[in-house]
Amino acid sequence: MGTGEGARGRGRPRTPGAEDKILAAALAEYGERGWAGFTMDAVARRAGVGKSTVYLRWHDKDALLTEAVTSQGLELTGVDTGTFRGDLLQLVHNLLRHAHSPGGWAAWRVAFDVASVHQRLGGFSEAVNQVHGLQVEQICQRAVDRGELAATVSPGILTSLIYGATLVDALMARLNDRTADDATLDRRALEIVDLVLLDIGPEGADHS
Amino acid sequence: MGTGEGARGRGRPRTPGAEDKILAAALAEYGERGWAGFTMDAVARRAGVGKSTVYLRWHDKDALLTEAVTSQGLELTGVDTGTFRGDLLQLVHNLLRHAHSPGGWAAWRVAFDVASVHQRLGGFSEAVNQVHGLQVEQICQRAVDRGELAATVSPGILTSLIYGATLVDALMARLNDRTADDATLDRRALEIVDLVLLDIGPEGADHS
Amino acid sequence: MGTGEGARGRGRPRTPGAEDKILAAALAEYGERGWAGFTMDAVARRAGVGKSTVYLRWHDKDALLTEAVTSQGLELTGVDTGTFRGDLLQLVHNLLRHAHSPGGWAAWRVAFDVASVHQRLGGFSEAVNQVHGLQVEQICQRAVDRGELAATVSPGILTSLIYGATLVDALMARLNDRTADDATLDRRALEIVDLVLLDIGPEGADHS
Amino acid sequence: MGTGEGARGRGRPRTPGAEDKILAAALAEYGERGWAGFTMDAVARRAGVGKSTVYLRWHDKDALLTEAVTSQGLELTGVDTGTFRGDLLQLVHNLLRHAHSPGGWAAWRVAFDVASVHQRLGGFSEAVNQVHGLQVEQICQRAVDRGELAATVSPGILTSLIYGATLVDALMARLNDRTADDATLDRRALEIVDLVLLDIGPEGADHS
DNA sequence: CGATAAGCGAGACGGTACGTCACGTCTTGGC
DNA sequence: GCCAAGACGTGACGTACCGTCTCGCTTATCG
Repeated sequence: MGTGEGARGRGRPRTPGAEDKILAAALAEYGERGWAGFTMDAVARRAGVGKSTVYLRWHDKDALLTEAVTSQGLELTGVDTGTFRGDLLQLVHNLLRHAHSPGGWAAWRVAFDVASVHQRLGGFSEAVNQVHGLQVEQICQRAVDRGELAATVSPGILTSLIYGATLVDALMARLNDRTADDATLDRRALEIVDLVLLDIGPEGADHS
Repeated sequence: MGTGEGARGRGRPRTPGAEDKILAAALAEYGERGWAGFTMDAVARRAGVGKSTVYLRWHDKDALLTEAVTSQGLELTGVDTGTFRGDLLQLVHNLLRHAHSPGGWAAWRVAFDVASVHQRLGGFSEAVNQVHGLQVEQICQRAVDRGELAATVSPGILTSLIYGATLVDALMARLNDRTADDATLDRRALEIVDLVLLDIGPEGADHS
Repeated sequence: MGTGEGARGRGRPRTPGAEDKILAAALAEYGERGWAGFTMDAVARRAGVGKSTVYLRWHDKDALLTEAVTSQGLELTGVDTGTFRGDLLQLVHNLLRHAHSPGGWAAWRVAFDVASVHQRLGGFSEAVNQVHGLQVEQICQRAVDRGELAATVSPGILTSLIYGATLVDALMARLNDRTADDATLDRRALEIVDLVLLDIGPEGADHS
Repeated sequence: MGTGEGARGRGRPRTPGAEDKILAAALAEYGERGWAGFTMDAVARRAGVGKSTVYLRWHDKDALLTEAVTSQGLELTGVDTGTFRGDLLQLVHNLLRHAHSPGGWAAWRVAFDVASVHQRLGGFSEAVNQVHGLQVEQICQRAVDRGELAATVSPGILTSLIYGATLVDALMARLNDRTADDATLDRRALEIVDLVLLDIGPEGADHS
């Protein structure tokens, strides 16, 4: 309104599809070669662009990788099945599929890298905390409102448990070179949710 | 007689303390500078040895880092307090301290790197699976024997939950630049264990 | 057009003055430190360029040094004074100055290295043989035409004598840590030429 | 007499043949690989001794190489044929054979290296100057005494010419990958001596 | 004859240069 | 002004060699 979007115009506009091609190439390279062996030259070559085109958009390797990986972020279409257990099951299932997928796994790795360097965690940390944490909080809030959940339960701890369980599950699968099909993930989601939800004492089995 | 060891003794023996000095230096460098910024020259310099001494023992950067980090492995002195809840509490506390410590955190990062590259996971995967998994299995077995735990509960899932929760806790702490004191870790361990152990419905265990 | 040159123009062109700067730096380093103590890093640093810029142009140390030294080739602007003795005097004087100068001396050393390894003498051998040999041949031919020289005299032997004498002269000077001024070189050139030209019996030329 | 050769005795005496084996190995390595590619480890291995045995006898690479090469020194059994021309012919022949032989060629190379570094030329320079120079001086002196040579001729210049000619001859042979048989060397010696001795004008051919 | 001393093969040690490769920047000509 | 190409200065990589240093052993002389 009014400003006309600043100094737009003058000179050739940026090639429209470039960002996506580069992000895809970066993700593919990262998945295939890991952090060592991930080179900017290779990304540019695979994307079919020049290095200047890459550096014009991202300041350095970290920035590109972070965006490549977080852009592939988890679909967080508000989970809401009507019951607490249903919500958790769907959430855990989504998380498991995410962690086992190449893009999701890469996202976790980058999170660890970012967390290890203590720098430029500005946006990243907030994204993880607010977007993901908020989701669990909403689920918990609805469950408390429905009388399904004790208000004393901390959503933060619940988040740690659920996210951590799915993460470690993917880690173990990779270390053992297993690939999980959808049915296996479903079964595992069920086990995780039940373990969290229920008393696990011997006589506590009466939840059938 | 006794040692055997084949062609021992020819030539100058390797300096006894060198391995430890180098591993310690590697860990310190990795902790201070992260994976990028971790250089073999710096490790050698800090350890006060020549690069050849390093490369004589480890084939490359990855190998050194992996060993540096896994050698600092979690103390797994058999946890056994007499009750299931006590065992879990102590285990979670140990894991939290480990994940929050520089060495333990680095170990997790390397685990992710190893899992991402699909290579040379020979010893590593087994260590993680058997040593750590075994610990939890033993705790569960004893609990079942004492009648504290339903035999249907999968120790694998329990492991994922516990390890994952501590890992994610450390990750969040780092992303938010928080450092946790021992009391905080204790409280958090309590919350995690209770969340796992108990039915989390609104009125506690009387869900029959 | 006109230049043609095939696939020219793509990418940043090589910095124009770099070759010369590097060659000059190489020659200076070689002169100051000798073959041992001649390092590529030092050459690059002195030339104010990166190592990659050096290795982009020369495959290795030998190649750089060879070119550095042969590029400083003897000025072979056709000697032609009108008399055989005059030609020889000027030639010997030039050769003496060349052999006593740092660049010329280095050129001789490299010639010896090249000759010792039996490799990549492709261009080098021809340069020495044809360019230098040709010069003496032309001088001899003109002398024969003028009736100053017996046609039976082999220009090859004369070349060996003259080049060898100047080379050994420089060698001895260096071994004795002497530096020769221009006047001394002139006197020595005179002695060499006279010794070659004349019968050295006790009463001069009347040996019939 | 008296002293009994100082503190000889006590402890194991040095292995008698070691020096020779090492020198031979050094010469062979130098001849095959040149100065670059000449390594102490290879010399020790080829000689079948440990590095300590080498370094016990020579302080460093230069010292070993210098001695290896000068020990193979030219046979300087006083040339004395009775005539000046005969003496020169034999001397030039000896020098040519020396320069064309691997050991002699290596000796020249080392002379150049030593002369280029301006260091520790103490013994070397004197050896070259006095031993070799003296030989020519004696030949000249006898020739003057016999009335065959003008006293004004400088033996130094004559030395430069003769040594230089043989050196350059060997250099050219190597650059062209030629190997010279004995007959060729004989013929060449004749040409060199005649060129030096005689007036080379067109009517000066009456020396038959 | 046993203690003492030096030589010896082997090979690890702290350095340092090698030649390669990637980073992030810069400089072309073309679009 | 964006783009592909690619050269640039910098600096780490993993290798190889230098000259030194320990080992365990052998070989001599001296007390």
